[in-house]
Amino acid sequence: MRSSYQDIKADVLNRIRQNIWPPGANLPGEIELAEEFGCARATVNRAMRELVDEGILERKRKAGTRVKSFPTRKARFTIPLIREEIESTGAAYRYALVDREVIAVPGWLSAQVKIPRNGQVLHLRCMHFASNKPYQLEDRWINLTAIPKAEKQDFEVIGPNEWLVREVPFSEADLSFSATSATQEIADFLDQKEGDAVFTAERTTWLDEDNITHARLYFSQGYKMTTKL
Amino acid sequence: MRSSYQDIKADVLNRIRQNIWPPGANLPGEIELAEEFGCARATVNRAMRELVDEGILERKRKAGTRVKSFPTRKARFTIPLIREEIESTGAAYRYALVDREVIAVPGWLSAQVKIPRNGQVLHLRCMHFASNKPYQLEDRWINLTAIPKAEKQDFEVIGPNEWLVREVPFSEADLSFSATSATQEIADFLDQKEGDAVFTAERTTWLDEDNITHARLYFSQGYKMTTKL
DNA sequence: TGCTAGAATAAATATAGACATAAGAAAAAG
DNA sequence: CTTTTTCTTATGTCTATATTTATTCTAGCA
Repeated sequence: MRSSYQDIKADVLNRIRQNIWPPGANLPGEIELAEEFGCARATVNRAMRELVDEGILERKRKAGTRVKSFPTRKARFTIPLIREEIESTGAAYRYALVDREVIAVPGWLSAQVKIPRNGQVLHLRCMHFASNKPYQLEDRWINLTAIPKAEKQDFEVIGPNEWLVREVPFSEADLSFSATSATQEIADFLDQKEGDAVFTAERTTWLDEDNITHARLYFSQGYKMTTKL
Repeated sequence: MRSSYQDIKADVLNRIRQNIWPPGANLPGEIELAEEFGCARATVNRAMRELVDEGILERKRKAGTRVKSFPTRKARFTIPLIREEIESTGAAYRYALVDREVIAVPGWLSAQVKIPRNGQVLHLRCMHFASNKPYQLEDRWINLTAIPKAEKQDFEVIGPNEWLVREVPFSEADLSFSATSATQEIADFLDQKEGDAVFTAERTTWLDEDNITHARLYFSQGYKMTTKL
């Protein structure tokens, strides 16, 4: 019958959909399934591992494999470069630096992230436009203790996000999304009214133990982050 | 040296961080790496596949493996059951059905999703509370043509999300997140003011070709969706 | 009864070898 | 010189087998 791991995945999913294996059900062991599908155990194993990864199954050694009773699936978002995100819609991308300053770490930032108390940060504000309409306001702090070479960049032509992604590798990042009310200032930048709902992303990036950068991204009205799962 | 696939992943990541393999660089073939790490090709292969999955590497047959020049990493969100999400914070979860009606498919909905024009839908509005404070307003439509048994459920005790997740398997779902302004009605439910920024999730769920359900979830002020990557 | 040490088991990982497949590179044909 | 065909190569997948590890189960002991 020669089943590939993809066939097996599809087959298992079908059986779950048809309630042959209802939520919570224990499914046969790998050896048994391998015999049924006429393939090696490793092939079954790969199929199962991927289904675990997708949040469909649970596995425990000795206990076996079961269908998750509450299948909390996992959504994946690709965090794209803004330029690519905009250009993929067919719109023209334009970048502009609003202001740039080197300052001592503000208190709220040093509290939130591990930057030496007397360290310096590069604070940037930038606008990203799609076909000349405001798309995103980027409010970014770069830790100059960790990335001293950032001070030499003027960021007039290339945005900090793009520069960082290309120049500075990172190990971890925290991301959060929320809805905030536009302050007068933010509203001005985004061409909206004060108090308007703004989709806001916050991102902190680390290289091992060092905080590299922190950014707040304010998206203009109508922005939707979408995915499939 | 006996390396596991996890060691190899870590090692490759380190070399990328140390700019031994800068963005865009071609890395050695699997056989070569297997020799270097003193392991089988399959082990290297698994490490590499996972790094591709995480958005660090790109691979092409014949062309080989390279470090992505713009490493757009992939964030993963686990979409939890609200009850679990709330209980995990230590708060008490409470559910309440606000209203329930069986109606003909509204125009905007039938346009958006594939439901027969004269089909019926079950429209529900529910509240989810965390320690008696409003947490989420759920505005849900269930396609009764696809899921007739939903009509027999009263949804007084168990929420539609929880019921659907347990009773109805699905194949695909579209998800989107945005920031919207609270209407007077939504504000009342969430104990906020009209015009406040509301984090909104919209979800459409499919089983093969049939639309099963569509939901809009309005989160109360201060909600943040977070993840690591 | 309750606890613990050990046996049993299923998944997790690793290996060497094989064939399949996509796509770049080189050779042949026009 | 361009197009087409063939060759080559690196990854993709699969197999059969072995070892390791986390857990459950059980039997023996206090």
